[in-house]
Amino acid sequence: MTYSNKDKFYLAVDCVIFGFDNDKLKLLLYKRDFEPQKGMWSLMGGFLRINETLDDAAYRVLARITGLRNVFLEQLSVFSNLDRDPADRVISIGYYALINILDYDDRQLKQYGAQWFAIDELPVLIFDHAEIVGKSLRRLKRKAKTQPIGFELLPENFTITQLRNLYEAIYQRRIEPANFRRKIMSMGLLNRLPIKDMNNSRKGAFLYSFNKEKYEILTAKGFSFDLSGI
Amino acid sequence: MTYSNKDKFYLAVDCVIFGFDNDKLKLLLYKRDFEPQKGMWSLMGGFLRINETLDDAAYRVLARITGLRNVFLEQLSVFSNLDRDPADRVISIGYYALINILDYDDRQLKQYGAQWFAIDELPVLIFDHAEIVGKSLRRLKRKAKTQPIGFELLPENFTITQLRNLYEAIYQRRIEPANFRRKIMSMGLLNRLPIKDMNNSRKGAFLYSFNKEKYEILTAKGFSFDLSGI
DNA sequence: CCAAAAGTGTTAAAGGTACACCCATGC
DNA sequence: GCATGGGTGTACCTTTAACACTTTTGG
Repeated sequence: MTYSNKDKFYLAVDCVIFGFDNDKLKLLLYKRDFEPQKGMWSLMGGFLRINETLDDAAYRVLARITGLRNVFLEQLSVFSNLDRDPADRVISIGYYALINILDYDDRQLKQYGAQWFAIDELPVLIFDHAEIVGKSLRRLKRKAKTQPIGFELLPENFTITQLRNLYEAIYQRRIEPANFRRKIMSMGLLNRLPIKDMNNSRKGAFLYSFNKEKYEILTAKGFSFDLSGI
Repeated sequence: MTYSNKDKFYLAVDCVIFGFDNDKLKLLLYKRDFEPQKGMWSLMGGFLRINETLDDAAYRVLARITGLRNVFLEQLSVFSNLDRDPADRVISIGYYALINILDYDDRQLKQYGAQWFAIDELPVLIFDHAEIVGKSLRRLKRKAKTQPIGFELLPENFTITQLRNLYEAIYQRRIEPANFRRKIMSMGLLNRLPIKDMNNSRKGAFLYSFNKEKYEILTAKGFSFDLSGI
């Protein structure tokens, strides 16, 4: 072949899977089921196969553990330190996924010994996975300000308070409820449903859904989602 | 070996090299010197070797063509389409570099048939290199707002007008000189030299240099470089 | 009626935008 | 002295930030 004098490498994907559980940002981790470091906590991972792209591989890994398809999944970056895997040279492409925490297949999860961990109570992870998690978190914080990706972590319908709780979890600080509400409503991207969530107050809080179609139309016209000033 | 049943892949790096030439943003391209598509314009690239990281490989490629080390170089993302290289399956990691256009080794450049092209007058590129360039440009536009990377494209000493010209080239729009000046000066990151550049006006314009040490100290204290509002 | 969360109003401070104007100097 | 790009002043407007206030309703 043309490049036959060049070196070849093992390629893996590792997925950071975010979920949001009412007031805490969480990660889905699993107990590694092969050597080396079998039994330690790890990101979901898998090796790239010759007939698939990296995105394909990442979706395959995600579906294997959670049973989910059609979720938000994005490439993060490449990790290529010479000794990141002690067993052999493996270059890993980090991915991060945002999923609705109520939505996964619980049997599959149990089968793989997978478990949700609060983002500030993570166990020790294998290899350089802590670094991959750190980078994912920074990416999430950056992206959530300028793209409507937060909704991926919530159920289809949600209250403004839930949405604010999510942003408070991501940015780890209090956000003024009145100002947050006005800011998000002023974009005109939320559909109010004729339903109230009565769980948290006597008055009840209206449920909303994100209007993705409208977002795409507005974006095509030059609109930018922007929560940078909250 | 542990993973011996897994597939292996060729890995390449491709570098988008930005330069700034007084009023135009430019890219350094070269005529590809091996098959397939020998003779076509291409990004600087090379294959990963077993004893180096991807960053190492990208620096090696950059040094081979420009003679430069210690320049800004950052990973962009991975391109893994099955047929991106018609000759064989090659996964490419895109990088982008910001260099001072006056600083490269001209002999090396000529030797490789390399040439600077204005960003809006690029030739047809091989493979998916146009996509890699597009992604680099979006990254540069995003990053230049929140990190002081613009200075990498300028000489050590520069006038405020030159700096503004650079940002105007990156964002392809006019920036109000008075407001830009105030904004950049208010960060307190520029050292004014007791020298005036007399090339463009009778009055002369003071030269400044970027105070990297101060930037790092301020950043450690929570400061953020921010030109988002200009 | 009251507690508590949902939701609205209001105002001061900060930041962005536009443009008028002064400054220095070689010709 | 005047043309020219460098550099400053300033007034208007929008956005942010903080907090007081009103609304709703099960108990």
